[in-house]
Amino acid sequence: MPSVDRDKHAALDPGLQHFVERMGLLWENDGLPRIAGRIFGLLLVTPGACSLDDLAETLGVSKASISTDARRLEQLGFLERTSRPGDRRDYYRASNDLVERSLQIRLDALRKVRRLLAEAPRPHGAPEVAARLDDFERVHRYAEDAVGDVLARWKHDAAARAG
Amino acid sequence: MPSVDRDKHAALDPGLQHFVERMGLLWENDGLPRIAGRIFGLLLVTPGACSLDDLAETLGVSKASISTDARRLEQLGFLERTSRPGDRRDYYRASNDLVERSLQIRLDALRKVRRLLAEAPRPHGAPEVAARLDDFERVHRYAEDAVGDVLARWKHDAAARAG
DNA sequence: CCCTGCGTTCAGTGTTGACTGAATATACTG
DNA sequence: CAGTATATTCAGTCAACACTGAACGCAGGG
Repeated sequence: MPSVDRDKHAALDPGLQHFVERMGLLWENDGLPRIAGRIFGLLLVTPGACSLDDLAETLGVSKASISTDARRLEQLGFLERTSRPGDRRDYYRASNDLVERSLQIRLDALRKVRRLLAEAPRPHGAPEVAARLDDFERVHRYAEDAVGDVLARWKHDAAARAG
Repeated sequence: MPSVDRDKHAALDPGLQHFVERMGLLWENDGLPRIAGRIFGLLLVTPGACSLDDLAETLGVSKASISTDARRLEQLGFLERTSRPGDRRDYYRASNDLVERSLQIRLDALRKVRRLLAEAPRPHGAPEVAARLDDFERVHRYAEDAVGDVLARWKHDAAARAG
């Protein structure tokens, strides 16, 4: 086997280890499995791709968790699954659309709240309630537009860089 | 008892009930207690303030949950606690700083991720990893600035409206 | 064919945390 | 001080879910 992917089984540099761990906690706070966050963090700082066994060994968790969480991350658009000729293993690497996908998720969160506020019935005879809902909805729209602009600009720049 | 706060114990309008329920689910998806989301949703569409008993009865949950979650919401800046002369009960109402506080929470989330990315060690001999981390960090900063601008503008407008 | 190396799935375990009713604390009223 | 109305806290229950080891499925290679 060529030595391109050696060191995948080596213990992590302490700094990287700390980063991976903090990423796991960050995701856990957002209600997602901590292992998913650690996988993501590890692949963020890993050039190239890792097999499931690489991830399981480096993170010290079961292959079952790696399998399910890596697929979940792929579903969310954070990872991409690749393969190599003459190798039956699956390899995961950080998605190329990482930035876009992250912003898109923030956008979706903002839109969900705005939609809910927009559809909220305005109680009769309570203009202050209606005003509050309107204000709240409006600021969400502003934030949505602002983040949307960032996303559009980023996509434009990326296209310019690639084309 | 004066009739100012009558109807606080009445069953909710179906449309409002639906809104409150959806708000609860939205908060639950964000990893927060569903009851907290329902309290917040209810007070969003309620003019004036509600006592703990009002909230418990209208939402059909225990007073214990109302007590803890309402205080949590107050800690987060979503609710304000008020009192009335000659009435020993606590009353909660939607905070006046609602909009600012919501944006601020989004900002904090963005900043936490950006900080983590900024502090991530760049592995030696892997320029593509460093570039990825830099890009990711940069776009978070852009989003942070964009939302920060929305917040600043909103505050400015609110000051103009009040002053 | 079996054997081996993968990925996935499944049943089980432990933990976390929301939610509750009851107990407790606290403050006001007579 | 006794009595009452409020809020908080506490111990317990329950459900959800992350995580695991083991079983299973599936493909190639001898």
